[in-house]
Amino acid sequence: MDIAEVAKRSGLPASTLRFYEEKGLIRSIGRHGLRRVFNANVLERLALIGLGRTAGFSLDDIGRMLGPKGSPNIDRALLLNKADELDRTIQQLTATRDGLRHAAACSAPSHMECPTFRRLLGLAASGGLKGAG
Amino acid sequence: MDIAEVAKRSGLPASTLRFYEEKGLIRSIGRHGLRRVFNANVLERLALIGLGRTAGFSLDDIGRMLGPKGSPNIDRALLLNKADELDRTIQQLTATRDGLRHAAACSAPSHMECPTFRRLLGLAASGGLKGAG
DNA sequence: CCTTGACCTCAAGTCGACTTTAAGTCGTAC
DNA sequence: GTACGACTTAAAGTCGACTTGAGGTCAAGG
Repeated sequence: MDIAEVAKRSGLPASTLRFYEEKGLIRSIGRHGLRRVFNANVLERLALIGLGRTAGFSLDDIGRMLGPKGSPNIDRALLLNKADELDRTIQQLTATRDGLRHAAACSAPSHMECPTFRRLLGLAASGGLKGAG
Repeated sequence: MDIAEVAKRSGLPASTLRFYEEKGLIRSIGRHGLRRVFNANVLERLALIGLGRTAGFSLDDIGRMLGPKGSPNIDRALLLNKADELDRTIQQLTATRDGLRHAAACSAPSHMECPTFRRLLGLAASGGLKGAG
């Protein structure tokens, strides 16, 4: 497969694929002239990278976990930590979502007087979240 | 309250508070010498900003929604859209969390042969998420 | 053969949300 | 009255993950 094919199948732009290769996250199996040639299993690897990104790992983390070759260096404790972190994030996002729905529904001029909203506000606003959408 | 007090109560560094003021997200009520003086209700406003950030709004979005003064320009449809977006994000993060727990638990050398994992992989890797941890 | 357009490289630019730095001001405790 | 430390400003720097731009190569189709 050439890079355009991988781009189409993975949904990632070619520039990203080149960037990932430069970072050592994926590898091309060779060249046809100066053009990269990829093996089909790069798609699987890109899916794993996507999983890692969604989980909130940095590309460097992911590179370390996936290793230069197959899938060796997976620290199970690290994965479980991240899973717990995701649980906390999910809770926070759930509170935030409820806060938004409440704010949209409740037509009081000041939400600040509503105890429900104030409680959700505290839950949603605290904690170190990066962004989710 | 001076800026240090607001920083302590809000948990935000003074530099962030100055930055927010420059962006028009908060306002100081005056100066004592050259030092800013804040009204206590800035804390409430900061909590709202935190809610917005957690929900994934940009600071510019938040500035528009909160308006220069109290809390006028709230577009309910926008809030509901964001709530729906959060629902999708929550689903994706839930799938990702399950994927991580599966990967940590299952000791098979290749997760790729496990249909459960492959399914979660697809769910978790697709879609445009920014990061969550 | 020759054009064309998809691919290439490398360096620099972008984006959002802050943080850091350098140089300066000033209220307060001694 | 003076030293100190907390505050001030404006501008520049940071971080991660890419994207963009300029200038070049080359495989394939006509």
